[in-house]
Amino acid sequence: MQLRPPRGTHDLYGDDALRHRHVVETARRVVGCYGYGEMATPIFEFTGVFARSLGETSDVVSKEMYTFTDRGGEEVTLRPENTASVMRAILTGGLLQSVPLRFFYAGPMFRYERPQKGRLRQFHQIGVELVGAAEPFGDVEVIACGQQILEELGIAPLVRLDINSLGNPLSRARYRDQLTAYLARYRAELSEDSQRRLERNPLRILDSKDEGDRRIVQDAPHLAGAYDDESRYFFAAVQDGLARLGIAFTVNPSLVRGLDYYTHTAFEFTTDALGAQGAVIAGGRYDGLMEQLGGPATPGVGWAAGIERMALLLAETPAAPAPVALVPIGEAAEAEALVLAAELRRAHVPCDLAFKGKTGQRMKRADRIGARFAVVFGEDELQAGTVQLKDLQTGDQRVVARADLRQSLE
RNA sequence: GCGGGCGUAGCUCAGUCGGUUAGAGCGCCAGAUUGUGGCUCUGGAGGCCGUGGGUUCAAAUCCCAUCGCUCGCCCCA
Repeated sequence: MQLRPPRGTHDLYGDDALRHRHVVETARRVVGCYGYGEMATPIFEFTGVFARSLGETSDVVSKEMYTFTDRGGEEVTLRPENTASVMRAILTGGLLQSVPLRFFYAGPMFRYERPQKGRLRQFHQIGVELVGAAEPFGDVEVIACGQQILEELGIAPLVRLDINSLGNPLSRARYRDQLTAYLARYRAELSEDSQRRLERNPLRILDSKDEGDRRIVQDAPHLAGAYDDESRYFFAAVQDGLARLGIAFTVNPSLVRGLDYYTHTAFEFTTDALGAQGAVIAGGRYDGLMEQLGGPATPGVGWAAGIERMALLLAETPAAPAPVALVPIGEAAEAEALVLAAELRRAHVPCDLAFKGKTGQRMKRADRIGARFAVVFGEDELQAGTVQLKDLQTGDQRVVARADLRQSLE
């Protein structure tokens, strides 16, 4: 095999494409009920958009971005996630005049990573952003929306919801200091990875998988202990809202965010059905982001979800709509079939017409493509202005006036 | 970036101790069936055995390298 797509990318067709589309269409339908309008941003941006929003030290920025200089000498980057782009677009378009804003997106993202199950270099995400809403009900709305999508996809039973709060920026900073001071005492005992994390992202050590790290973390100061009144109130209100909606969740104190701009609520819908890549939907509140991009202080909350990961969880491939197969016999009928197919298609009846083949072959094809009906007609039927309508499931066949064909197909 | 597993037909796989022309099932194409699918039967197409080198009289099989895929770590959707 010589011609391959680049590592970590996939061609999407057949069942994969049907599953992919089903996820996106289900999400699109659900978010519409919450008032989210669709936004499509460019798949590349000036590198600064991501570097500023994600933080220079994050793994995504430091080693996972597809960055290049274009022919005009601009530094651009294929988007590794879409939140930063949406915020940029909101600033670009002057949309903050009319907050709150609700946006939904779907499309490809790019990260230079070592691929594994549920992890690709080009992958696809859907996501929502609620911008300009500082209230805990915003967090609740966004989580409820994600929950509903999982339910309508039928994968909610495979997924659990964990939530946590990082507190407001003041609380978060205070906790970071406390934790760093505590962990610094055990620096030598920490795993190699965590020693590195201690410098760059100490909160991440809380959910380390290393045994030794876990023992040390057990006695670390708790995030909740650093909350001030506002942080405490906010988190309680989010939990209260979720409880009112009957959305089950677990408070997971070790759930933290790798990206710098998150405050208050962090949440994750995870599954253990996908190996090491458990996160299906992940999100949180990012009140600091807009400022980091150079805009006015603006609260926001949202999430992103991996389309491939959700598609993998679907119990079965959704069926494509069953077409009607036209089976003309003879040249005159073939010519007429062309016209009949056009009529049906204009009436939005999916319709298959093979370019060649004997009757038996055409019937075989009708069967193979999953047609519900075959419409068979030759000289006799042309003369009579009728067609033979055959139900391919039951095998029943009856004569139908051509003028009545469309109704008979229902 | 680090570690493990695996590369034989479109797909799933078999291939003994290294031994003749590399096999099966499914799928595909055609015929049996000139106006009717599914079932059955018959035939056919389809292989750089991932690639390169080595050992050997002889390599799909053993050795080395390389590429690819895959699973895990890191990180994350």
